[in-house]
Amino acid sequence: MPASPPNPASIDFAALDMLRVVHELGSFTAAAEKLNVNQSAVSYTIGKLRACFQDPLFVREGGRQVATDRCEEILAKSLQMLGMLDEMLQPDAFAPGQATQNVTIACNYYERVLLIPGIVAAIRQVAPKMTVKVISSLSDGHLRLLRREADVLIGPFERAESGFHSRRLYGEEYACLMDPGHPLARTPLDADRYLSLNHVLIDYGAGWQSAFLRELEAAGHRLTPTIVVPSPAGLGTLIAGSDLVATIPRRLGARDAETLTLAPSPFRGRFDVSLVWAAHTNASAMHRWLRDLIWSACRG
Amino acid sequence: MPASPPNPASIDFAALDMLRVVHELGSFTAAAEKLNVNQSAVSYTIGKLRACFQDPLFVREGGRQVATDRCEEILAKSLQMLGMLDEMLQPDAFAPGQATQNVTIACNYYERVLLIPGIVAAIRQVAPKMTVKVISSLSDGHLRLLRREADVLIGPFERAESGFHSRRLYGEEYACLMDPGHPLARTPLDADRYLSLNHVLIDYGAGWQSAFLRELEAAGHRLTPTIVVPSPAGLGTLIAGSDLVATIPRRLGARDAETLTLAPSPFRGRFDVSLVWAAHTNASAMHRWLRDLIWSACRG
DNA sequence: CGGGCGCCATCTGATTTTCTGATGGGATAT
DNA sequence: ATATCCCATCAGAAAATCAGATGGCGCCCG
Repeated sequence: MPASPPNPASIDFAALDMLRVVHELGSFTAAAEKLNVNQSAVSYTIGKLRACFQDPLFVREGGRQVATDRCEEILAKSLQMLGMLDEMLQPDAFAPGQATQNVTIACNYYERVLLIPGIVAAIRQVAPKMTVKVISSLSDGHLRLLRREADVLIGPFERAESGFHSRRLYGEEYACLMDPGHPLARTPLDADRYLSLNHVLIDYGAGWQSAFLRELEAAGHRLTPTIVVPSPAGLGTLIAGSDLVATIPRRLGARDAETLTLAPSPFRGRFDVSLVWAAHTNASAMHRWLRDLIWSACRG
Repeated sequence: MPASPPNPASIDFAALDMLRVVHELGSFTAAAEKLNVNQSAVSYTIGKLRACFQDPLFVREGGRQVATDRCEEILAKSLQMLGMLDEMLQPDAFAPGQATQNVTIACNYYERVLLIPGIVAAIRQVAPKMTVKVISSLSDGHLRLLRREADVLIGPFERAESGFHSRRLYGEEYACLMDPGHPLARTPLDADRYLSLNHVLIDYGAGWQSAFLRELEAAGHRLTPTIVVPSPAGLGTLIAGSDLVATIPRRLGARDAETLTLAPSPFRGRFDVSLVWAAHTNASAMHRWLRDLIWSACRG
């Protein structure tokens, strides 16, 4: 009879559920009705299970189909599995109020100063039990996404490679920050005059080059900085009262607008600040929520 | 795109295993090779899972297929399930040496005295960690099997109903037990002389009638007992030195053969002692072992 | 930067599995 | 005994799954 023992891997959850119903009702026919299938379908499927498990599973005892001991064991595991399937099926809903996950955002100084406070406030308001971690992303932001070290990346990153998604938050450009007493504080700067200034250059290292520098060099010029610093931190106090000029993103400079002067740069180096994420987080409910939240916080 | 969301119950273990392999290898094509199927089969099955779980499960990230968070969760449960399937599949082997189960045997006085000691000894020899429980089965032995109160039933029970299996152990017949000094101890008994004796009748109650009595009554006779007792216990001392005669199974009487006389009865009431079990224990390895052991112990 | 290549999605048709409806045997109930 | 219920089985239909071919997309290499 068992010409070819059927492959147990071909057992599906419908078969396990049928086992459950037959066990519950003690009858193939009744199970068929409950499952809205033909009686012979039940017979067929139970027959297959019988062959797979090499056990009759159910035997007639005075009009009822009674489970064998082996069947009881199999059934117990089957019920567990059916429960697990149900768990697997529920589309990962995300309830910010109850959520306790951690969110890791990769970005740089610019975003840390200008955007993170608003983002953190927004998160804490609707998801007070969540935690936020901010990590820096010099030039390896995309890699950190792939390594799952960060959930999202915010910054001036063109989406080049596949495996990523991104959303533009807003456009930004560079401007010159200087002391209000600087001789050229009120004069429009052309390229030559700009290049002759005493520049404070921010060199983030790691091969990163600011957009205005790329534009400047593409135009055949070269910047000779007076001072090089690794980050915009403390820039305001460095410039105040000096003849130094720093070329930094406009919104960053705007924070010092009360004490310093922000003048247009001949090399504006326009770029976009974007939200970037790895493809593997694209469908996740939590990540979708996070991305929408960041988008609102950085636009509204 | 999701014209008809496929029924998640139609997911089988082969699909879960495919998920596992794709995750392991990070490639549909490689998984197809490993599973000895066509690449399009992998695509088809993963596509079905994608539809069931409403999640891409795998996304391309730099040449590799990377699992989504949801996929990781699903996979974790899938691995558990695949493990459970393997457990379910192993044909319940039974190792008497390690077994700690209990065995419950239903029987009556006759078997308890003549057979149980040998059975228990045999069990304890090969399965020292198992325990044995003996329960009485007046006329409800079959019911106790169905109720799973007993694993096997031993006794003179014809297998009438379905839902049971049985195996004949040996044939038995009734004989007359009396004091060696009894006037008829050496004379062959015919029916009339037998009927005129002073009988000790064992009446088990519960509607049970001994085979020799049925034979006797079928022949139109009637037995008028001098004494009625509910069990053969202590019968030897009751008969010794008296003119009482008890008609009991031959092997039971043989235990008193040194002090009492066992004479053929004109109503032999032949019957079979059988091992009976419920259909739902028929395939169980433990029960098969137990039945074989009992059969050997009662025959060998 | 263009062409080759590897990988997955999709199409078509073949194969296998599963289902329906009908029939028969065995056991139970009347 | 007869009627009835229940499961197994059969033949054919329907559905699911698979193989082979094709196309699109991105990567890699020149």
